[in-house]
Amino acid sequence: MCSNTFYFCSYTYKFNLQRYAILAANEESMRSYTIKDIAKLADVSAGTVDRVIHKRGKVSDKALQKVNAVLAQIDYEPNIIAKSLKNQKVWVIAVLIPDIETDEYWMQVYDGVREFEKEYKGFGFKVAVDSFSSLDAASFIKASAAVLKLQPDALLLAPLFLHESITFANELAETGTPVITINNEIEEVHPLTFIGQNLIESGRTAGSLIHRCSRNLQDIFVIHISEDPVNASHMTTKSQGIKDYFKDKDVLIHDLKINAYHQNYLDQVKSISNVPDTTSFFITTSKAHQVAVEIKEWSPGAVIVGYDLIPENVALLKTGDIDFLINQNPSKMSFEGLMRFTDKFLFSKELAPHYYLPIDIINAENVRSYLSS
Amino acid sequence: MCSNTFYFCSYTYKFNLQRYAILAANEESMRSYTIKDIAKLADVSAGTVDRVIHKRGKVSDKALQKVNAVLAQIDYEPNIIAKSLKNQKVWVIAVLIPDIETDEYWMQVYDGVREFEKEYKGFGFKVAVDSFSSLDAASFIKASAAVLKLQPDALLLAPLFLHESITFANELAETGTPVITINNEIEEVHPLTFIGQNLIESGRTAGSLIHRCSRNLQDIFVIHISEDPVNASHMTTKSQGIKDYFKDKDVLIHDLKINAYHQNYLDQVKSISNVPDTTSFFITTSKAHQVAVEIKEWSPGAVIVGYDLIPENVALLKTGDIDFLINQNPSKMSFEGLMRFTDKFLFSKELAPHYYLPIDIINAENVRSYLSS
DNA sequence: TAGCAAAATGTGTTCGAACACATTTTATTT
DNA sequence: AAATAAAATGTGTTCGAACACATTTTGCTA
Repeated sequence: MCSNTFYFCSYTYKFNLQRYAILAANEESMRSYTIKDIAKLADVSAGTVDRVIHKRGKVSDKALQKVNAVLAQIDYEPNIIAKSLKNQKVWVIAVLIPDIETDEYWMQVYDGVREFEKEYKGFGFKVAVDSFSSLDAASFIKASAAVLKLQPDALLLAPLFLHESITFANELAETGTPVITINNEIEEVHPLTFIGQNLIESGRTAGSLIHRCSRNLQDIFVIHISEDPVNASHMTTKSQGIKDYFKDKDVLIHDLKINAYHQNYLDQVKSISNVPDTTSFFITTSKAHQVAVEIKEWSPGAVIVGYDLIPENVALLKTGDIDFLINQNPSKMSFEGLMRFTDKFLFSKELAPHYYLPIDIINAENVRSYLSS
Repeated sequence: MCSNTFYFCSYTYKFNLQRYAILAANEESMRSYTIKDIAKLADVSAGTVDRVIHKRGKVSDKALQKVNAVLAQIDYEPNIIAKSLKNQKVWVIAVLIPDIETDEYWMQVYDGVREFEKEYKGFGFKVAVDSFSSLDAASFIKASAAVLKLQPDALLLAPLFLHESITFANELAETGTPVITINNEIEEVHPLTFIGQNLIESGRTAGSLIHRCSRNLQDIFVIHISEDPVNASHMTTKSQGIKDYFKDKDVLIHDLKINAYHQNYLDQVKSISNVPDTTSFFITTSKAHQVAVEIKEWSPGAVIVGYDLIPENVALLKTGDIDFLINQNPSKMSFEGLMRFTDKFLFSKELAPHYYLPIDIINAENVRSYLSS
């Protein structure tokens, strides 16, 4: 029936006489080995095979060898479907991220959480989301206490507040709760793994875009528009990246911290309004839309690079007020973070120390291709 | 146990007294409704509920109404896990793509196929891959005959050869075999859906990069390096895209078709070697590495934009000989294509006419972030 | 109203893994 | 060799959906 010009990918299909003997009758011969198959091949009962596989003892040397001999020959992988159906184990995963109601960026992170839950609910994953204000460390402490009270099986954490996150991580370590961090890579939290961009590379990428697209580039302003400049580790790392990129080049780089919620934040921007047209701008947060139009009025030749595909930024990308946006893949960040828990709990896989996400370069021409998917 | 500061995402958790009555005893109350739950609520047997859900008739009006009343109130979604375990239906999906042994780009496509099979094997999806030479329409015809003989449940097709693909599509339509196309969007094939880049947008993106990064741009050469320029629909569409981008701008665009397997293909490139430094280059295939170094020798200020993250191109991106690559996401293309079959077969979802993939802009700084994932 | 077919409804089995529990085999002691 | 404990092995049930098959109920006719 099957033309032999076809590659059947599945590696369990290495030809094997014993397997053939058992499954030959079935033309479709698609099934994997089951515990019963192995039991028949080893001439023992399913229970014995099960005990060997799970190392639960109570097996004689003779039976152990018979089963191991079979296992060595075939490529047994337990059927996750059946496993999940039987187990009915519920893994409660807490997710702690900022401001899902007000901040568009974190809403996109939340989208990834929802997508995950929809897809993996059937496998026993329950997600409990709590949020805190990125303006207010106290709200983070309160929320983290709630997480400790919930006693989840695991936690996906956006460690925005440096010190508070480290304290929290220590408390979680005591209860043995595994943590995966997203967005901010903080070593002292010692997560199972980190999911997010390599922010040095991200800053370097911004630098390369400014470098290639600016005419007569002399100065770059790195603008940190944020609520809380104290805990802004991810902004300073981006700044480090762009400085790294330009370190052998004849360009001056200036850092400027602006509090986005001050009434007069535009005044702070205006203080640099007398800059010449040989200056470009790198805004390290998703707030580029708050200053891009003004900057382009003062220096039309400036290149402006910002972060994140939030609607306000996308609109200014299309009008040409923002030249490039770097997409941090917020929904992928949370989704992949949660996926690592399935790797751990469902497949007992080892996790890499970090999974760096792609640094997507977005301009007016390719932005649509990122919004639809 | 659960702090009410948490959002439980799952929409089946809307509070519901009847559900509560059944599941209250279970503190974890995570389970979804089962057919037995519904049977109990509607005061009928599981078999009757099953007949109502699957519209298999043999149900009295009274019972139908009782069950429907319950179904209207709760949010029943069958457990895919149990469904998959029971069904044991095997879906054989044929995959027909070019040259998986020799062409790096198509090998990456094949990676996506392998990843899919690994992940969805448990759900009954079996993948049979056949390949053809992109140089040789006859090999495509031969391979397509093999697919027809295999009689798969579905086909993932890269329709490189225009006419042959249309003929093939008609034959498949007769046997009722659903087709999803990737890479080349050919309307006449009438696939269930198409997965790949919107090539007009892709060409426009290349244009925008050249436009922003070139000094004193006057001419652009669009170079089609390929084996078979006759069936090169995807190249001409990219060319159309870049022309579209520059249509109101004062730039001349020249098309140049080169046969990559001719001994003297470099001579063809040399015929344009007297171009001034005000010229940039857009290579519409993955063969940018075959000409980039030469071009940069002749005109160091040229901007070169190519396609695909194959090792040869990546190396030249790092040396600066290629300025930008556009990543077509080959592995995602095949994976997502096959995923649409799971949507169809497992979840009976409706498919959109096309799923356009992101147009990734890659340069020397962000390329690493794409290679590791 | 008995008789009987047709319609409606309920029950039991299957898928593969996991584990409790029952049964058999082996080893040890009297 | 019989008694008994201990170890080894096998069997049966569960998870939820699906469907074959068994059983019950209904409607109709003689």
